[in-house]
Formats: sequence, structure tokens, C-alpha cells
Amino acid sequence: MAPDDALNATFAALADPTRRAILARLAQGEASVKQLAEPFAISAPAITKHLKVLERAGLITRGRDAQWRPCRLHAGPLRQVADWVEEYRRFWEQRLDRLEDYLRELQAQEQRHDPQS
Amino acid sequence: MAPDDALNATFAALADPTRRAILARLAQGEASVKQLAEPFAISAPAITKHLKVLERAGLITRGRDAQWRPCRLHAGPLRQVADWVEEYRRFWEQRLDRLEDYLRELQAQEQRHDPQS
DNA sequence: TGGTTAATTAACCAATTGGTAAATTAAAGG
DNA sequence: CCTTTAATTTACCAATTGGTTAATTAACCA
Repeated sequence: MAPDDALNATFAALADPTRRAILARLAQGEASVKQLAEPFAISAPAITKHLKVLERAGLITRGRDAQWRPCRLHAGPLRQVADWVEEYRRFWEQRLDRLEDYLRELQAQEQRHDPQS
Repeated sequence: MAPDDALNATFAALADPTRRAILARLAQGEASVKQLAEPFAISAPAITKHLKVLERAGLITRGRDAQWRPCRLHAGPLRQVADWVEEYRRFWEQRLDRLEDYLRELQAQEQRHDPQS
């Protein structure tokens, strides 16, 4: 998979709250499809579809144990997401810096207008 | 916007390579719709739609300058993405640790089988 | 005023998505 | 062997997505 396609698939997989919840559950450890479905008000086939999306994005791997098909978290693709988003960190931090500057300036002005407070 | 919905919208917006390229371009500075469209082989209305997706996700803001509607990057929502993905860092780092362990083990075995190399 | 440029809106289309219910596969276990 | 349990496949549906072309809005400019 081209690195761009991998990011497309990973971001698309993460855009659904059910799938993010599934990943959060798998962070606690391996789970069967039924166990993963339990917290949600949706059918088993719907969960199967979500798992396929996660699997194609490489975010989970699947095993076999009798009639169960346990899922395991595979966080590898999230490293590219972290790398991608890191490129933009300076932009949101810069914004916070400017907010801090603004608040400091505001406070300084209040000091000048109301020296005894 | 509920925090969950914000993450949904942000991840969905980032799942398209055209939109990620637009953000990368805006990281260089403000740009008009025409300037943003220039690198792509798609129509102006298609760009307008992408910009609406980015705007609803809060990833860009838009101004007015005569007949131009300049776009600016607003990286704020990416902070939540960074925070979310950070929760999983230990999983992919653990994986690398295990790979390192495996490689060390492999090298140790080679040492035992072929001591003079 | 009339023409050009920038951008959006409207209407449409094909493909994808997230869901369902019903049928099927596969293994466990009395 | 038959039933139950786990999960998937199939077929379907409505809504969304990413794109198009044509028409419209809005501002500049000669």
C-alpha cells in the first residue's frame, strides 16, 4: 500500500466513533466479535463490517480459536498519523502562544486602569 | 460541537489526500481558492466542496478580499487528534521493542552457530 | 456599462458507507 | 446426530461523498 493510501485508509477508519471505541476496547486486550459488539446497539454484521474496515487499514489483526475469531489491536499505522499531525503542532501551539500574549496584554492594561486591584 | 463529533469531522476531513494537500499548502500561508485549486486536476466547485468540509471541521477559516475568499489554516482541531493518537503510542512502541528483542535474539543465535563471524 | 475574474450554487451522477434481515458456514457439545 | 453459538455472506436500503457541467453572484476594471 502506498503511504498516501495507508493514511487515507487509517484516517477513514478512525472517522467512525464505533470503530474508535472498538480500538479502545482492544487496547485492554484481545476480544471476540460478540464481546466487541456487546456495548453497541447495532447488529453483528455491522460489527463485522467495521472490523473489515479496521483490518484493511491494518489497525487490527485476527486469529482463530474454535468458532471465535479474536481481534487484536495493531497500532502500527497510528505512527504515521502521529508523524503527520506532528508537522502541524507548531501551528496550534503558536496559536496558544498568541492567546497567552493577548491575555498578558489584557492583564497589563487592567493593571494600568485599576492599579490597586 | 460535542468532542466526539469534532473528532469524527476532523478524521473524516483528513481522510482525503486532496484535503491534506490543501492543508499542507496553507501551512505555507494564506491562499485563494484558485491558488489552492492550481495543483489539482479537478474543477473549482470540487475545491469549494473540499474547503467546506475543512471549514466544518474547523481546520480552516475564510476571509474576504474583494472577489477573493482567502483561506487560512486553523490547526486547533489537530490537537485533539494528537491527543487521541498519543493514547496508543505505547502499543506501537512496544511492537518495535519486541522487534528489537527478536533481532537481538536472532543475532545471538547467529553468534552461537557461527562464532568466528 | 459591459466584460473579465473569482467563487459559489444548483442539479445531477456513480460509488461508497453504515445499517438491516435472512441465509449460510463452522465448530462445540449434549 | 442434532442443537446451539459465533461469525460471515448475501442482498438490500437510504444517506453521504467526490466529482461533473451549467448557471449565478459579486467584485474589479477599462
